[in-house]
Amino acid sequence: MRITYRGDYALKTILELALHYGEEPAATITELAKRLDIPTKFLEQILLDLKRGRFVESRRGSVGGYFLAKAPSEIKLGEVVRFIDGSVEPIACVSKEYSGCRDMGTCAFKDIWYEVNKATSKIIDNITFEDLVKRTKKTSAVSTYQI
Amino acid sequence: MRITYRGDYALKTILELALHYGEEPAATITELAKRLDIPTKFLEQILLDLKRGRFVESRRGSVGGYFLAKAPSEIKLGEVVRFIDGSVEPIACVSKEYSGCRDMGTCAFKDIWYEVNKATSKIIDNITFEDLVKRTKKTSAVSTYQI
DNA sequence: ATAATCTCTATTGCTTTAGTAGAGTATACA
DNA sequence: TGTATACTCTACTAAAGCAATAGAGATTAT
Repeated sequence: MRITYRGDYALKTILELALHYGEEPAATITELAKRLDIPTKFLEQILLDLKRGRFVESRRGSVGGYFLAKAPSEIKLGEVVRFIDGSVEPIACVSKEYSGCRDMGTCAFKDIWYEVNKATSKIIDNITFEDLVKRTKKTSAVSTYQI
Repeated sequence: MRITYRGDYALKTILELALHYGEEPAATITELAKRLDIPTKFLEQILLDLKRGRFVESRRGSVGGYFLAKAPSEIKLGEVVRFIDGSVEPIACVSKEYSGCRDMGTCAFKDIWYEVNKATSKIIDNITFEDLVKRTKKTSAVSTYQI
């Protein structure tokens, strides 16, 4: 799994909309771009993508804008990552669709990539944007992790 | 973490050399390329890299070839992955060197990427090529994982 | 009408990836 | 000492992915 800027921006945008869940619309592209420090035209594209993925909805016109298509509790982090940045596996051979491997039976590495895949999925598929909203509001709470 | 072809080839090559640990040299580039189905000139580059990383050694000349620079038990999967494919983190902000983040203190996602990083590292840093040799010899043992 | 917004498609510059090419250097051995 | 065999090094290239940028078009509230 590799999170691109596109993915990072998408996640931050959904979180921002989640923080204003209930408001319709919750924010315009311009507002979101400014608040999150994302190039406006790039964010446009990302939001259109998120709309196609049914994560957000929009309203056009003079009081238009974007808002979540469902409750924050119903959007998992993993869903968004997979939708925007594609697969979560560390290597292509670990996927249902893949068929180009000569030694599926004997490859010593496949099981390891499966493990990595499973461990990653376990984390990102068990966090919803409701959780993230709570974490964000509980806020300025300093990170537990040390670099 | 994303494993490239380069990384995949490097790992398979080291495993092949590990299977012939003790023989000096264990194999020539040509032999390795043929057995592992890797483009010869590409493998040349990768082997030079692995040599710079002190994973393998070589002997030139008419009975030359490559062999491991240390015992398979002393080479961790994670070391090779990090050396060839770079970082293991899912996103750049989760790294000692990174400094470009506006909201290190409040970003709700950082802790998650740390977790993913930790989970991945735990797996790949706890497997040596000795383990992989054993798995390979125990062999045609069918994979535990279902796709 | 018109200002504010979202919608859609194309284009661009940069970097990474996966090779390919070819000339050079070292070694064993007849 | 010549030659076959093998590693060494640098440069080049084609394709894809990434991170935008550009601009014209469609909707809607007032």
